[in-house]
Amino acid sequence: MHQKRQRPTTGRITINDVAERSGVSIKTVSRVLNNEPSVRPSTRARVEAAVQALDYSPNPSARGLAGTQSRMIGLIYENPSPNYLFRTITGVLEACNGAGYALSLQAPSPDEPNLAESVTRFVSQSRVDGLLLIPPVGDVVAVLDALEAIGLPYARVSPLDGRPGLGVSVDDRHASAQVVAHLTGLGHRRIGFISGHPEHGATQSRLEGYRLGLLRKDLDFEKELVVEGRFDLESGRRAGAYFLDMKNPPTAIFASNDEMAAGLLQFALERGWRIPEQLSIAGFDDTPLSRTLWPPLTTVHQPIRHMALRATELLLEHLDIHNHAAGARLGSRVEVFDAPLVERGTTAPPRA
Amino acid sequence: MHQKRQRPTTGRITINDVAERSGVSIKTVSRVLNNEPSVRPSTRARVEAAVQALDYSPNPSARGLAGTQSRMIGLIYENPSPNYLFRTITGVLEACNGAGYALSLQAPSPDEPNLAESVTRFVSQSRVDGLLLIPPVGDVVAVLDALEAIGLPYARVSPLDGRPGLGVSVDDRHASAQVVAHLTGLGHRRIGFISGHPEHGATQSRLEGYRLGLLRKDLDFEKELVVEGRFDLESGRRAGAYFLDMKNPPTAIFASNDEMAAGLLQFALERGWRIPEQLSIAGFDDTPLSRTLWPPLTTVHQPIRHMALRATELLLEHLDIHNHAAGARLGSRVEVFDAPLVERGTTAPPRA
DNA sequence: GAAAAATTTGTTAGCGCTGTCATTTTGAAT
DNA sequence: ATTCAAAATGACAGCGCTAACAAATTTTTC
Repeated sequence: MHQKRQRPTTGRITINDVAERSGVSIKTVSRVLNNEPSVRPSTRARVEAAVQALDYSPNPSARGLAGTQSRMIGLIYENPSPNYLFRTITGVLEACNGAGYALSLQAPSPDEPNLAESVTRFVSQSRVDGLLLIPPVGDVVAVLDALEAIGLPYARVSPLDGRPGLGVSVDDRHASAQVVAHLTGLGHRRIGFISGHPEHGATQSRLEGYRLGLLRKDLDFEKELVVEGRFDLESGRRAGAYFLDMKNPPTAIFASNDEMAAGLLQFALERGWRIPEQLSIAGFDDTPLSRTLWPPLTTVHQPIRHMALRATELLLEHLDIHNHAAGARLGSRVEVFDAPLVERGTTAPPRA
Repeated sequence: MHQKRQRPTTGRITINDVAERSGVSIKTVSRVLNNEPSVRPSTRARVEAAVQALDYSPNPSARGLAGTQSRMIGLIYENPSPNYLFRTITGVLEACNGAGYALSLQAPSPDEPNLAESVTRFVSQSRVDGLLLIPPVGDVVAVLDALEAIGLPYARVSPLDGRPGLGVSVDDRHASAQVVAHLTGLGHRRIGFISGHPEHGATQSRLEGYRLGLLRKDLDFEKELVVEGRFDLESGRRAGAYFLDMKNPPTAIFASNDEMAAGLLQFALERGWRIPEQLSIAGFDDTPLSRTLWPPLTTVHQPIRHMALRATELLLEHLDIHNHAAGARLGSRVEVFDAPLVERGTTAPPRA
């Protein structure tokens, strides 16, 4: 029935078909595909028409094999909150789609103790052109060192250290101070603070912001008004137990993330407190949670999606510029985003 | 300084190096790498040792170009809840890591109206071996038709139709009936129901389960006790407004997802109702939300991570078996998972 | 112990593209 | 016109691997 055909092992359209149809060599087609200069506009148009007509799209494997790029970037994550990851991915994909890159996702398996090794393995197995690092992976020095040893470009979201490289971050300190300003503006003078996980980087700067906010209003920093949490619900509840049982409890409590604020709120409601009348609560991050709680939470909005988008753009820009020079030093560029306060229902003036 | 070397354009180790070191041909190395049979155990061992020693990992691009597989699967999503996506990805990656596959993520851009076209483009640009489809993408017939036309294998999570193919699902109907059984067991006889988005597939089966549950206790299905929601917080609040204002409100309300339950809870608390004393509430999905709310929500646990893991395994199994036959018909196999009831704090006996 | 069958291994030709370098064409400068 | 540089295009060799087939080796059979 079927005659054994000569060439076409795959039915797919190749660069040859495009070249033939537009009457140029495959190399010229390749030039057009890669936006190389020195192609006459008229030929470029002809080639593009052929591409269009044949609905051709280049084979990434062939490109990857012949060239130096794979047009794929990787995102490695470890224990993020679902919301954080979701917003990040959304932003990354926006940037990727715009630039014709694909996204490969990877999470180190929990039984792999050495993160740097995991990352290296992932990179060597998947041959991504670059990596996007989000906390806490982006804060592990060993990982960064390993990547630089290999010469793989990366960009970081919310880097903590001053290490040079590509990245985006938010001014946690400033935003925290704003929260305190909001609270003092309402009339609060006794403001509790729930700090975060000591190993998480934002913890320190948010605490600093809290102190800064107090300082600006000439309020004393009182050690007993600060509790260390773990960025989770439970530690918010524990902090609640601590604060609400004080002989002279604060009139407002600033939890340095939403989860802990939720725990605190939950605990206070359970105890029969009325929020925000008897106690103002503020959070940080503006996760969807903050709108789901009742009353909805006053918090700081983190432009996570946008940050991820921008970080990806920085990375891709770098890749496009240095697509030939493999080990090109990453320029250093960190963009800082605003994290605005969102006033909702958990903050109000203290009872007179 | 540097002498121009002969061959090594990339510093990377190739199959040739492994072949040389183990004293066999590259084809034999290839056989070992791909777990092909008819390699003598002793040679296999020798090759594996060399692989190990050289820390070699095959170039995916070369494999993809030469062979018929890319060892990459794609996951396409559209408007999932962050939690759903997160748990899904976790499961998918577990399966991928175990099998040496990579995961490429893609979301159709919102300004692309034709989903089937988006999917086709993604597939042809990324050359994935197979696709994992989650709701609602997996329910779009045009997408499935397009994939079958191309001959790309896929597996679905929670397929609604009876279309043959690979998939995993949960018995929504049974689980819903269980919720009703729980409520009636507590003594409730007047049970409200908030159904879901009419276009979302689970909606119908959860409603059926509700009816079934009533039937089993010889309770009448009353139309006025069913409200149509949209699976979001706001519709839960609206449903709350409806139910709480009834002359004879139900003593228990079953919301067919957690978000709506949260909205209802929020609204009821706002109105000053005491939960669960005055009103029992049950949800569906067991999102983290359900533990964050106060009181914590009684709900149905969906084993999303596990389902995604299993769906991926089914897909990969298929790929491994049919890795040569491109258009091999997908076998039909749908595994059904249990969705157990989780009793927490929002359900209690009605007031006497 | 030779022939036949089964098993294991090797040889070679691409897969579809990009990089290198050679060649042709074009435009500017005599 | 003629020369020459610059711009545009093309020819061709791989990139590292797998598929198809060929060859060598081992095992089985009588």
